[in-house]
Amino acid sequence: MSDEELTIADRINTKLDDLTRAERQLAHSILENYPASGLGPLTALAKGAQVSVPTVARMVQKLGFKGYPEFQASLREELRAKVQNPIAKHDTWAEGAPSGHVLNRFTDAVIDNIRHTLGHIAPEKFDQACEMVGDQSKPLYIVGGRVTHTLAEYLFLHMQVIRPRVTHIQSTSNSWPHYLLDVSEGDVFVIFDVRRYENNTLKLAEMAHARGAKIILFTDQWRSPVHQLAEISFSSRIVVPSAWDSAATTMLLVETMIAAVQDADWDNIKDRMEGLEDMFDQTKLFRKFT
Amino acid sequence: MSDEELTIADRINTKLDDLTRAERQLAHSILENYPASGLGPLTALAKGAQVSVPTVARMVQKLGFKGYPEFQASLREELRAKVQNPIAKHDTWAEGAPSGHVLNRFTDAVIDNIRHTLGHIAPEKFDQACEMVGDQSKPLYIVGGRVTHTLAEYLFLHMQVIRPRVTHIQSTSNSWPHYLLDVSEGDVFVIFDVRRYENNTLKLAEMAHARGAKIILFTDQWRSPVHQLAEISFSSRIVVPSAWDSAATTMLLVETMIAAVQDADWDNIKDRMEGLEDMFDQTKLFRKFT
DNA sequence: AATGCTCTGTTATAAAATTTCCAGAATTTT
DNA sequence: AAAATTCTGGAAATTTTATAACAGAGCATT
Repeated sequence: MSDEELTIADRINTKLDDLTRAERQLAHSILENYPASGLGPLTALAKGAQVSVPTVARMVQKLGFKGYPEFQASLREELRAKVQNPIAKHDTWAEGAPSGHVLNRFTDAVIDNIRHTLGHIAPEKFDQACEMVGDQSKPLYIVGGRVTHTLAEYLFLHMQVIRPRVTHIQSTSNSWPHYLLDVSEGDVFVIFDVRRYENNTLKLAEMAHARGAKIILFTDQWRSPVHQLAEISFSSRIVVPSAWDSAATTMLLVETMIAAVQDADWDNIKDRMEGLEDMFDQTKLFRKFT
Repeated sequence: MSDEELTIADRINTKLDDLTRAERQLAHSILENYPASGLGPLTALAKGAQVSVPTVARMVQKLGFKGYPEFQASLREELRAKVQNPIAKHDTWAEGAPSGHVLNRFTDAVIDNIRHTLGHIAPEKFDQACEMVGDQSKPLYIVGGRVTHTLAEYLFLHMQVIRPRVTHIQSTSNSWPHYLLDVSEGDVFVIFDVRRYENNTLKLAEMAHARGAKIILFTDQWRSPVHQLAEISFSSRIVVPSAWDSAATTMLLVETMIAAVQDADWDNIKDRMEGLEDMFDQTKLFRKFT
């Protein structure tokens, strides 16, 4: 790989556009666990990618090989070179980028954040929170601040599909007090608040709490003052090599929560989702996924 | 490597004494450049080790395999497991949660997605994209769809601080054609489009492209059709154990981009950020971070 | 709605790789 | 030193694997 030799993975990526649907499907399957899958027999590769045998044969020719054996030989050669090469490539995420490249530095930090964050979460609390969020007998309010409102909205978007009676409140808007009029004992609030913590959010939390609402809080490692009012808090580590904080870890938690809530009552939710699909089909807003 | 399975190299080393001369010769040849040589055809391996074909067949049986194909399959499996674990995958992320808990399953998937995604990004392309996004002489448009608009907004929110002349367009809104009136040669578009790909987004991209705008696309592994119009595309892996796709990886890329753009012109950006801080202080929207 | 195109998978054919069998060489034992 | 045993490689047999030819399906275009 010292000189201009491209790896086969590179070649596949480059040619990706020239490939047909089945071939692309195959290409992704090869890259999925590279290079192992390409080293097996053609038949197995085809089955794994759920394409026909000739499709594989055709694609390797498109990639510039005379036939599958030649393709494999090249793959083995690449593997040999890589193993023999003493520079440990495995500690960089983006291969080809120097380890000091921002892609690697940032990714390192985020992975680290994820590790720390997950390590401090009590699974029972998480399950409990999911149950509260999924409880359709109680209205659900989702609250975000200036930056976190994107996370709040993301959660809202999905919750709206999953269940009825969901409301998204932006604490930075001045209309939020109106929403609180309807809040009663036992309602559930999911609140996002990371530094710099927002006064509005705290006020909102206080009022919701006073009305007997249960609060689930997503915050950072230093914890928003809201956490004293919260039933359950999740603190994410958010430090990255940037002037900003990272929302990636919190995003991960939110997505996990969506998945968990959904799994818990899948049979009913499926109907809702299918209904939504139908509506989208009718509006022709989306293309069919091929 | 989940249980106490030994690697094939280990097995060979253990059995080394029980092997005959020709077999030992072969064994050393296999270990010479392991595992590549064992993944080729039996004939080639025999020739490389200067032993006969049946010798190879016999030895793999001595190692406990039914035949050469089974030996190879085992070797590939070993390779797959090894490549897949740059970070120890098998310790659980949320300690105390069973490894089958959704927190761990989801996190595994996301980490895996990150690994794959970063592996396919060309650092030069990324740098180039950052430069385009940071170029203050060109207007910047950020476009998101139904789900991705949260990502778009996140990027917009930060870009707005970093530089002037940023516009956020929601492709699902019907007012977007108005924005395109002002687009001219060389303007930069950052477009988010993941499955199910949205017709509106494609239309928008086509019109922007027709007007000579440069497009940077964030999409998924199957690639939005927009990518054919795009100057630069980034494909994230987005599959998670959920009915939905994950935005976490794309979020990571977006945050990295924000950090990179910011670093590139830090001196000027710092002033802008401080100005913003002042304004927030005056509105007393935030608490001081202590 | 019909026509032409490209793409995909099934079937058939050819090639190759692996296994088996056997005879001769090498080694050990008597 | 001869005989028995084990090991080794050549060649055939068998299985597996890859390629080629073809027809039907799907898609876009007119």
